[in-house]
Amino acid sequence: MANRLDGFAALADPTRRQVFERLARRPLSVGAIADELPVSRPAVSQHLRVLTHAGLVMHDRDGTRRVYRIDPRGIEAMRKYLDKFWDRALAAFKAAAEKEMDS
Amino acid sequence: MANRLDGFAALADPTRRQVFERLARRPLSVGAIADELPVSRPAVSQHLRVLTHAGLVMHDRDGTRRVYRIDPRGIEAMRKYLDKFWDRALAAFKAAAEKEMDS
DNA sequence: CTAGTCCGTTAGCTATTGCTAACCGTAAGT
DNA sequence: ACTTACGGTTAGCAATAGCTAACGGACTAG
Repeated sequence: MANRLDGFAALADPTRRQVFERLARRPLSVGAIADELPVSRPAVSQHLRVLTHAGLVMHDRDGTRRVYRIDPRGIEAMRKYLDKFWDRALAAFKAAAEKEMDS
Repeated sequence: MANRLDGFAALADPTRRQVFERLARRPLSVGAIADELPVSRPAVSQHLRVLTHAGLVMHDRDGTRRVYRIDPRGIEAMRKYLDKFWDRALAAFKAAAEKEMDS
């Protein structure tokens, strides 16, 4: 599944984020998602491919249908990435605040 | 600064992520970043514009130079977004696991 | 076996993106 | 005032992304 940071690119597109948020509520098939959004079924399929590649989504087979649901692993990878900089950012912010005191 | 979810688009580009990670280590000027990366100064400037628009980066003026540093607010917005789905994803995962027991 | 569903894949177009090159504005040093 | 250094802005180009339309494959029902 390539790089785990592909999640940012995956969630960058608004339509793809809509797909992701729909799946967060409940597992859905491709056609069901396409019905709720103003995009065609092939478009949804392609978005799901990107989300899957980023580790944000999984699917189970139900006959000829594919029921997609969220994969927690992708979210965790992105959370860890942001958390890594979260501490640094706060520390730097604190340092900048102290530097501001030298007036 | 438009939508706070622009952070995902901002961190989607690998080069822009490099800029962001450089700034996470220490505040830097535009030229300093361009020296460390295989891109020109205007390119860095444009990336910084996007990062600023996403609320991920700030800058202070030092004469004609601009010293950029990380803005924690943008990171926090993205963290909150992911956390919102993190709980749902785990709950769904747990439900799927229980459903798996019916065999 | 045939028809109907559901989904993935490809081809092709349009819009967007990231880049460099060239130019302009601004602040500090002499 | 002149020069130098540092950045932002614009124009233009090549690459990429997202979309629809058309086709093909796989499973189910009758």
